[in-house]
Amino acid sequence: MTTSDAVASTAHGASAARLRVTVPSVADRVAAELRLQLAEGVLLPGTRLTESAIADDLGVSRNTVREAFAELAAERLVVRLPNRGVFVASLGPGDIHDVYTVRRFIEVSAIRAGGSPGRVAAVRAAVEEGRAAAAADDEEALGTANQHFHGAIVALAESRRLDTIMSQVLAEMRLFFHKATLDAHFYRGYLDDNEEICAALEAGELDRAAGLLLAYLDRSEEKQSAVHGD
Amino acid sequence: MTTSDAVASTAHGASAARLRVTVPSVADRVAAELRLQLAEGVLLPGTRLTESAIADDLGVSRNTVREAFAELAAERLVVRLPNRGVFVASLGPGDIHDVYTVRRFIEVSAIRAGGSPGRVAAVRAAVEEGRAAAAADDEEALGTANQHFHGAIVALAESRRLDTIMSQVLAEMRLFFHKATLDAHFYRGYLDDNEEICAALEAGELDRAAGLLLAYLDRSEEKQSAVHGD
DNA sequence: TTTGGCCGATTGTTCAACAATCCGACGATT
DNA sequence: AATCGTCGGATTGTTGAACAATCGGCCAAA
Repeated sequence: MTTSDAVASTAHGASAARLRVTVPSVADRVAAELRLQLAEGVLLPGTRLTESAIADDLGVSRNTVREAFAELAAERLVVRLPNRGVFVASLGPGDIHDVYTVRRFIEVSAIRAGGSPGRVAAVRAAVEEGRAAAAADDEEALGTANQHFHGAIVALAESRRLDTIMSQVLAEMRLFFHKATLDAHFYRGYLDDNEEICAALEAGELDRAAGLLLAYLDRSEEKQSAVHGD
Repeated sequence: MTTSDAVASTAHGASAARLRVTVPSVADRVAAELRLQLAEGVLLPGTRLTESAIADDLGVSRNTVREAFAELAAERLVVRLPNRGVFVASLGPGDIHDVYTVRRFIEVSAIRAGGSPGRVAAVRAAVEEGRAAAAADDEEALGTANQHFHGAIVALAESRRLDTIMSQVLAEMRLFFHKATLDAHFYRGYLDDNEEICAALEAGELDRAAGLLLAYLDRSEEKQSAVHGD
């Protein structure tokens, strides 16, 4: 048995189950539900999550909620204060910089290494997805398209572990992006950046693509730091 | 509250508690115990971990063991097969390559960015630690010194998240390193590599240091792949 | 050899209970 | 008025027991 065989059974293993069909456990579904509410901004940073309340709400046992909390805590989406409860994680200025550091390391390395034509095409697809969302004036879709874009860049590396790391980082960012996206057209400015980066990638100008991406990330971090008082 | 405040309360948050003093929960201690046995090779890959057995062994409740399992599963040290049990993770050839991909991305980026004199000194310290272990003919200490070396390289980036990612990757590697280290003097060959890399780092020849590190990782991966039937 | 069904064992989940801990309020003291 | 104990309610941490669901293996039948 290798972990490759088993990933199908875990909740956040991105790839679909190949052979074995497994129904996600109740705890996994609770975690998924909370993850969703976290991403959608229903639960804002700092909010306290009471075990019994959630257990009642979702009609499950307190112990099951507890297991779900363990999952979310491992993903840093939630923070456990012993004997005090779990809270929706809130990122301070240091955390913002830290998240961007991780992104710089992983995304830039990934794009510099290039990738198979299929993976490059996925990046292009994400760019077009963003265009379509912009044309439809769908701010929400624009945001997810942007995340798809950066996810596709990491996917160039074809590494399951890097993919999950990236998706966790993006999940963390969704936590505090809500404040930034209050002013509409937030992602608009990034559309052209993505296009240019993608074009360089397709042209095989990997160093240039990496440079553009790095500049993009630096700018993005600056903007985020500005929005969140630092 | 920021996550920086709260990390003190989690078990695998590396940095020590700064303000609040917290006693690790029972589940955390169980997880720590299992982590230890995993690292020491007491529990070998593929081994099945029965909930009730461990609960009895450690004198805790089954539910508590379950929570500990959730922690370890999040770290990929253990794999959950629904309705079948949890097993010590075993890495297949694909996983080995994947782990090294992560290391190449993170370690090489970290060393290329350099670091503060203090952090560089820590790298040097790890090299000396390895020397001392070699002089004492302590193979075990040599292994941990090597891990300290690579941990110190990542620490150059001063990123809490990268540090935990790296420590998790190293924990994963310990899982299957046991087979490789059966032939003694396994780490010996790496001593000079580490010295050379460290020297280049200290001299500010970051590109050269990065190149050396990359070559080292490629060689190491090849060796590991050879040992584990690929 | 393959199919089918039964059985024991283990997991998934719930429930109820209790100790430990924390938070806030209420008073008492200075 | 401000500080300091103390008390009480609420929530978490942990346990133990229970039960259904599922799995693996065994054995019999075709």
